Amino acid sequence: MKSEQVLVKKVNLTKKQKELIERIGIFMEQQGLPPAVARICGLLMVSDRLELTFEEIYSTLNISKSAASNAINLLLNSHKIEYITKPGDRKRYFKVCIDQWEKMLKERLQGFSSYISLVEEIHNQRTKSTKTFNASLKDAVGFIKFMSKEFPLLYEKWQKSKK
Amino acid sequence: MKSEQVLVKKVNLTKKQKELIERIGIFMEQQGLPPAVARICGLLMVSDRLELTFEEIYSTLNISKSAASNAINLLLNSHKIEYITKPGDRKRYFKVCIDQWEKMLKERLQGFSSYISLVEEIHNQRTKSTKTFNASLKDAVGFIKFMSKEFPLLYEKWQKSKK
DNA sequence: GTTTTGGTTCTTCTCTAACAGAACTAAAAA
DNA sequence: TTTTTAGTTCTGTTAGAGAAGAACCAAAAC
Repeated sequence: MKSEQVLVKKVNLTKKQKELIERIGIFMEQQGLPPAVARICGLLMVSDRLELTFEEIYSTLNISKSAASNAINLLLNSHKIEYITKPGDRKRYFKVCIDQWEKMLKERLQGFSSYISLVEEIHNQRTKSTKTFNASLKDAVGFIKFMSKEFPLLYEKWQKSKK
Repeated sequence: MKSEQVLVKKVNLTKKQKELIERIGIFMEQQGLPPAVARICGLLMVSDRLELTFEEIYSTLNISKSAASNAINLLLNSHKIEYITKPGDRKRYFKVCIDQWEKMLKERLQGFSSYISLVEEIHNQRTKSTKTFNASLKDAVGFIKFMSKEFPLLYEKWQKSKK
């Protein structure tokens, strides 16, 4: 009476790694990503092997295939992960895009300038009688404009400082 | 047969103002605030009078008293709005904190540096064998550190440029 | 052809954020 | 004292996000 052998290819993780995955997960959830998505990113960031298969991902994280599939596609679409293939192997090997963090950071800085037109419009539409308030709004616009002009320069400066 | 007179003190708003409130609302929702909260902020930003009462707020926006109450308290706690009172008047007059936008923007820039310790920890915990990836992580840490050093300087620079 | 693999898609379920409405309250007005 | 005002708190309700599980599918292996 052989018991059914269910072999799941989980990735071996230390306690520390598991803990770190959770912390990355929480962090990324705060950036607006769903839990499963966040933890997949975490796993791909901390695991010793950088390229993991679909099965390794969902079985290691104990999430369903469907959850994994949707999450992975979301991450692929937003270019946070990518995959490679190997000759004579049907599987895809998923890994985080190497510049993911840098991209996230840059995005965050730029998303910033989306404020401009809105605040500007509020300023233009306002009654002229609220001088102080309007001045403060105008100031905000100035600040954003200043920043979005300086960021690229700062980025360049950093690039140079690396060399 | 007099019909019950329900007088609601709505704030008069132009079509343009209403439209702008919605746009501000959507924008702030994307920053993670609930719809009602976002639209209250919007209203207080665009209305000709900067200081509105509780009743004016909930009746103008067609939201319930409870929704308004909770939203207003949330905004008060996060110092996005404040209120003034007038002698011989029990009402509170709510208004956006004049530096709200600047604060939001600064917060956003700073929230940024919370990345450091996490990415650093990921880097430290990683196996040493994945050289390229680890180098890229280290690079990210460098970028964040660089940025959080430069921001205050940039802010100062802006302050000066205003004078 | 049949089976297995590597996923995808569909349906269902659950949980909670967000709000409404009504009951409540404390202070002020009458 | 009673009533009104300016909110607050409590109790549902509802819609949607997120995930599970099963059915499904296409390509490859057998």
